[in-house]
Amino acid sequence: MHNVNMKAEQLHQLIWMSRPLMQAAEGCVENGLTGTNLTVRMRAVLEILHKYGEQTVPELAARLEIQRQYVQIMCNETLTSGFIEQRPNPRHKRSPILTLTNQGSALIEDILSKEMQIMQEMSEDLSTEDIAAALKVILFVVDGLKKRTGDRK
Amino acid sequence: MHNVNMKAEQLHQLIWMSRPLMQAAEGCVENGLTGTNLTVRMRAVLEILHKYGEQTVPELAARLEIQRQYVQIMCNETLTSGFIEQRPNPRHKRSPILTLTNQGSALIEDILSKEMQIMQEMSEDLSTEDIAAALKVILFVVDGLKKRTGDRK
DNA sequence: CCGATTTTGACATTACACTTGTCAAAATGA
DNA sequence: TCATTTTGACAAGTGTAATGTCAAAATCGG
Repeated sequence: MHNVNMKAEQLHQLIWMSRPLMQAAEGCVENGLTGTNLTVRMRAVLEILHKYGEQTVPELAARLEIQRQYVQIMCNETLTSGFIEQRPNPRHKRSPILTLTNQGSALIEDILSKEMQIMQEMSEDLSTEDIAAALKVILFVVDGLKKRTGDRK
Repeated sequence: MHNVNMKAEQLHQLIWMSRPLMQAAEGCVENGLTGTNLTVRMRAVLEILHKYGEQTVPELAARLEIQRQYVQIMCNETLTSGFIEQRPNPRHKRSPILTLTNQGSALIEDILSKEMQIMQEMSEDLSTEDIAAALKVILFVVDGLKKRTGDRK
């Protein structure tokens, strides 16, 4: 009984830490972005291109779960900056494939390696089991909350 | 060696789940707010007043970590709705103390109990240890990220 | 007690990160 | 082939704030 309430309350507390977590994360990432004229969102585009390979704007939008129109704007800016470039799309004449340029590739790798260094520093004080458990809980909770939101609709 | 990288990568993944987590959380909370003409942020004001007791706008702003000017606007709206009311502040003539009205008190208690029900449902599939570990990791990470952001400044 | 500094509410302006809507060209599917 | 869908471009709007300023009031150092 008590146990049930404690679990629920801890979960509640955990969930309401998501905003501070996000703000802290974005603040920290932004820090590592000074001098690159990238925004956190543009960094995310580069990361996805780096992780999943070249793709079109609509594909990127689906992965980022934001409207394609806005991703388009972000990508156009990133194109101007020279971190990504367009390649003709054999499957769709109007929708070019976006690829990292050498410059963009080097930049995102540099950014990610610096971020990973911070992750390693922090993970020194945490056990493998705790980190794994935390990730598991968060994935489960995101899923559960999404399901329960869809309900009403 | 490998272990170190795995921990870091899991931590990285966990941190980047913070935005989906927050969106899912706010979406779900918003769901429970339909018909109350409360926003998620106004709900947070009521929750703090419920949890920590009556206080002034600047105190609330500090706890919410957003600018007092905006909290002021939120509170004025909430005042209009009748969920909170002003009480003269003996310590400061210009800064009244905000208290929950009976209506506001009943509302936030109702909202919280419904939210807790969802938490209990979800926590059934998670162990006490995992939840505790997750909360611990998140608190630690938020703290660590904040420290590392302050660094540069 | 007094003058300087700080706090506070009110108001105005601006910024950012999106969403929503529309259009026409192009692609796709029946 | 013709209706529907996808896509980039462009325009406008929205929510959630930050930032700046002012005057009244409060606090603090001497």
